[in-house]
Amino acid sequence: MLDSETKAVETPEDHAEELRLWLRLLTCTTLIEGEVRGRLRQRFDVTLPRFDLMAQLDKAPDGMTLSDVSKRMMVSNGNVTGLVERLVESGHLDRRTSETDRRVQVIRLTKLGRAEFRRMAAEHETWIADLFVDLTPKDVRELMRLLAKTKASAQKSAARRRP
Amino acid sequence: MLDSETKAVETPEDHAEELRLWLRLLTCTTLIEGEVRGRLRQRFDVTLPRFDLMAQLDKAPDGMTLSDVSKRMMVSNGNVTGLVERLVESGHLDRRTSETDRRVQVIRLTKLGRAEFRRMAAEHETWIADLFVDLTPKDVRELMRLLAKTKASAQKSAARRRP
DNA sequence: GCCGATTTCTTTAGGCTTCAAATAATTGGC
DNA sequence: GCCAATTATTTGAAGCCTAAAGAAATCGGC
Repeated sequence: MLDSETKAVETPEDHAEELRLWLRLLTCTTLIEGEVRGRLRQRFDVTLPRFDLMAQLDKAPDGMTLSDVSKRMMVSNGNVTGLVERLVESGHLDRRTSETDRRVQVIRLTKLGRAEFRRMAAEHETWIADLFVDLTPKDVRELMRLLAKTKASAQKSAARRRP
Repeated sequence: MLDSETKAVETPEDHAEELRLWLRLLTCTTLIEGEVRGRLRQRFDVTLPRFDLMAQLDKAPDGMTLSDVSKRMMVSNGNVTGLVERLVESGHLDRRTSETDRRVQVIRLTKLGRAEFRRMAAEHETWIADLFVDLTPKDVRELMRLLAKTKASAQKSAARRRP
């Protein structure tokens, strides 16, 4: 068997397909994210990061620490500090220092915060449904599967670099 | 045929699957984007928006107007103004007012800008390949197809709201 | 109990991003 | 040629975001 027949080891590898995939993934996300951001602003005068933070807290009735939030939202600590500050200011969040560990701040939705979030979330869900409306249930399942695989692959790759 | 048997028209529609799909899409993108941003910073001390802008210009040897760039990158005009300002300042971009329409600014990569971009792009491509390495060629094709469908669906939905 | 390492959070500096309003140039109808 | 509408860009205010450095509290050996 000749070298030239063995999987083209010598040629500089062509990753154009993966690159195109990444750009398409990014385009889809940017498109949908922009649409959601605009609607949140128009309908509720709220920003996407605020909405996302409230969404995290809505799933945690007992509250979360800032670190939890920062990990879940995949943003920096400092970012969360400012975000929380503004949401406490506007009365949507309650923030208190943990009894057992005075480094830790526990934040919760206030009654107002929860009520407003639920109202927004209900409408938000219909927007998402509309944005994905042309996908069949099978498309959705298949996308879920492939994105799960993508996420796993990317996490492994990230871990290889930063073990 | 009873009403309760006809596609559950009365029940508030359940869009939980689409919501989960959106969150997974967002997670994948955030994960990869964060990884790319970090590597660009570490290896080349450049930001992702700067890289993206240079990527657009690399594909347009005759230059682009700021509006073109803003549409392609799906960001606001004001955003591009500042980005370009900094890249002109650092010698990567050349900017001139159009001869035929004095409202228009045409920007191009400088020699330095092009050289640096090519160097970064080559490495960038290997990062992307590594991030997607666990996907088979078939996975990639299938994802491309489903994301194209998603993009079309989202664009239609956006157009319905803002015709 | 003490002290170095770690964890949690804040601060700082700089850059990115949006929206809305303002500026400047062009176009089209008359 | 004139003027209203449109188009291209800039500006300003506010908020988002990161990385890195710093402050405060806790933890783990010893």
